[in-house]
Amino acid sequence: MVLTTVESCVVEGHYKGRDTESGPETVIELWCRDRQGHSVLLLVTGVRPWLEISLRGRPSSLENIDSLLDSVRSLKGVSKVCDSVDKWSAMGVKPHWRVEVGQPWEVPKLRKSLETDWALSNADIPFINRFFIEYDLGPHITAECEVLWASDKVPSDLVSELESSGETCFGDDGRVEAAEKIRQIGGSGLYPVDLIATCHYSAISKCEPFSAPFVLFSFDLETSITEETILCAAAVAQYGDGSREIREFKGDEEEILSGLTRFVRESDPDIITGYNIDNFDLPRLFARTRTHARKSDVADSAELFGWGRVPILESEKKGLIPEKEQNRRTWRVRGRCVLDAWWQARQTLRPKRETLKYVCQLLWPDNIELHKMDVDASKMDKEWAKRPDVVMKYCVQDTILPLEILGEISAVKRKEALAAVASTSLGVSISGTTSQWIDSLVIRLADSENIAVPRTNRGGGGDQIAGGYVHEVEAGVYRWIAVLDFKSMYPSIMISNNICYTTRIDEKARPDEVPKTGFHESPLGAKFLPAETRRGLIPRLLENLMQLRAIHKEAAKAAHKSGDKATEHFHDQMQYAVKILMNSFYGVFASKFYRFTHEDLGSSITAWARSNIKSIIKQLDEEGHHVVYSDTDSVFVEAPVKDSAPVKEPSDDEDRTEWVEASESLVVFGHELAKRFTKEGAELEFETGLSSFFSHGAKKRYVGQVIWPETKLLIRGYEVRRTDSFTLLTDAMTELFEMILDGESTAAVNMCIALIKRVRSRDVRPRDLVISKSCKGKAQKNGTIDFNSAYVRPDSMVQVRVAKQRIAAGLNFTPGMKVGWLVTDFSQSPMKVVAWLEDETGEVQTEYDPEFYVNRLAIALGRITEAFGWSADDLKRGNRQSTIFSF
DNA sequence: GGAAGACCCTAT
DNA sequence: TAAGATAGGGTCTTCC
Repeated sequence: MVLTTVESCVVEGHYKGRDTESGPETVIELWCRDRQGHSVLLLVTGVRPWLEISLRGRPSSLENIDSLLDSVRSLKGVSKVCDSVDKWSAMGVKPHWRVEVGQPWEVPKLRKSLETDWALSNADIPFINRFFIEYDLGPHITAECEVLWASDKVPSDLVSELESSGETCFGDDGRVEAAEKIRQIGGSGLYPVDLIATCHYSAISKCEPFSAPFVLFSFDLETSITEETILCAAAVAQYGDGSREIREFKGDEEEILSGLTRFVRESDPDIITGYNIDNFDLPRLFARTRTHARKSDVADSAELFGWGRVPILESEKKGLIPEKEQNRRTWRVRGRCVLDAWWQARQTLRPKRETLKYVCQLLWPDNIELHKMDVDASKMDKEWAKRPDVVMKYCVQDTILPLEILGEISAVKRKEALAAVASTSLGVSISGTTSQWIDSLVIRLADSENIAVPRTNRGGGGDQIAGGYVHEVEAGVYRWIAVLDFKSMYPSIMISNNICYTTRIDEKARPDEVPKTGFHESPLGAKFLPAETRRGLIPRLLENLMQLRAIHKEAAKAAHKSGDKATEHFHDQMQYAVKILMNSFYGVFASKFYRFTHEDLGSSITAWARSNIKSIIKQLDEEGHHVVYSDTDSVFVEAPVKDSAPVKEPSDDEDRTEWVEASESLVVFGHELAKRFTKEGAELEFETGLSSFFSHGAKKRYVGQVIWPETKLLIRGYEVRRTDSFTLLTDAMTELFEMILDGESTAAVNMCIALIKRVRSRDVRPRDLVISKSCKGKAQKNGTIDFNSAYVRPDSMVQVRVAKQRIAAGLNFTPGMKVGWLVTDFSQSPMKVVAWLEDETGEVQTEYDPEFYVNRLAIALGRITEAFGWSADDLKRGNRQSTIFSF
């Protein structure tokens, strides 16, 4: 037996159950990437599935309990009932019995038969998640394990140790024997990894987070328009050291499929990527595999699409072939993660359009090579027949770009940091939900304090809770505004008022827990225990996270000082992940379904928030400081600055005295307010200083000239921010704002009028008029898209009509993607539009209806110029309507 | 011409 | 079923 220590990051976990002479056993498979870059499969033994039962209702007599427990013991799937432990529940403290279950998949059925007589807790946590929680593991682990098989890629010292030990579990010669040994432990055979090892759960522990050298695999298919077939494919593997290996696949379809599959198994990636692979390439590979493979033959499907990180064996059919779980967005490849570059780019960059080309131009505007259009995607069959080399080149480029995108936005590192902070596998941070991340932390703490973990709330229903307060804003320009902001407002409220599922005072359910004094009472009357009586789980977690964030921020700062870029980046990712996680707490606890939720939690948090901000506004108003605007946790306050202060920042050769004085007094005022209104548990920060602020009088829409702590234009809500606006409008509006804030309103109006004139005479680029919106739909089995399930009247929706045009033109459409168009006839209702395909086909498009764009521009810009007396109609006309009395 | 409703996207 | 929340502005179609 050869032992080794493995320090690695867990990519994904799964389990295998089987019956042995001594009863049911479940072994956990952890697919990991170790520090040195080897892929490791760790078989963890000794973990048992279980759930918990207690008597229903408030604590009651335990008469007859033995016979009741006996009947539990006799239920199918129950392997053991443990001694009771007293745990806190929503009904008070009472004994809870842990019921061990034969196999994880038997839990749902058992739940059903138990729930009529018992209260269930800890009963719906996926087995692998439970494992991470119970043994306090995170993505980065150290394991003392026994080597079961090692490929020739493992380090030479381990190899020589294996050889000298007389073990034959090494390289090709050891395969048969190793496979047998692996099966004895409960694994499935020779997994396609560098190292296979095993250990008892007690030999694994969390280790310091590090940046794992993951292997990425990006691929792209070029498919026929007329048929369902794949014409060619390309893939690139990116190894931990950054090196890349590119392969091209052509020939008949089966060759392409098996070639790709061989490359996956050889390069052994942790992460599968590509552009829109979740919606397009993976489903297509799945469908084509079905066409070619004999259904009964696992070897057939495995050869074509056996991307799962498991041995090619009859018994592994489910794990070998990727599958899309029903109602889930993403595909699952056993032992690997699917990270779609499209989805990541969309979330991070919020591009106006979502084609790969558009996103690349956004990221690398100077790379001319990327702007070229080589292949008309709508005529792929012809292109492939005529110029296969060009198509292949295009295909290869489309496999490299997703890797570049992921790198540019640090997608993988961010996911790894989130996993580290939430203590989940990489897979859960990539494909999991926010409630899973929160679960990972909350359940861990609940376990350690003997708090029974309730089940997910089903049913939902009930009224919506009230949210944040938004102050009315009056149209106009305001000068010298201090913007103050509560720091992490909702988390702070949760901490300072000890808000938690476990601290809510419920006079009916737990009368013994009602203190006479000292509790926190929300403006709505909900009560929470003081921290001295019981510190809530949520407040404690949030406090820990705040501290953790401070630590990483500090470390990033130190690394920056010493010039250590990599370390700085690492800590920056970590602090950002903490921020993301903290911000998800409120949403999860205000949701209707979450397990540790009660309506009073969410509504009390927002009630406290409204009360805090309103009292500040009131006080400022009473002091004569005008609050111009406020949204949830912010106040925009007019600073007492001399009226003579200049409107626009003077240039260097002008007299800057008054400007500097005004700016300084603004900053002093901001800091003073922050200090004065900050109290224990509610820190008000002076966030920005504005020399001018403008709104046309609508909430959540404003613009400000920031002068402190840096100079920049701040725009919120307006079309400029929206991805469903068109470039010509967003550019014009930005310019308009700059002019207005500089006090040049007359010139601003003239600019608008001139632009509208140009549009009317068609003197603008059609490209700048493209509007795009996302379009829903449901992909059906036969490959068509059903729009009826997504929309009440699909054909009334512009985006649906455009999506249909795309499909008819032979271009790809997947539900959820943005589609672009030009309006060609605005005189009809519904309006006539034509899909914008130029980026994909290279065919120049010029047709549009100027009247539509004139109107949209006039309305949007007019809303703003209205504040200066110019309506939309005035802008269109080019002069102000004079009344009959004016001369 | 204007109200109602569906829908998209954003602010926090 | 699977699931962070609410507040809010604005566009377009339909219907009277």
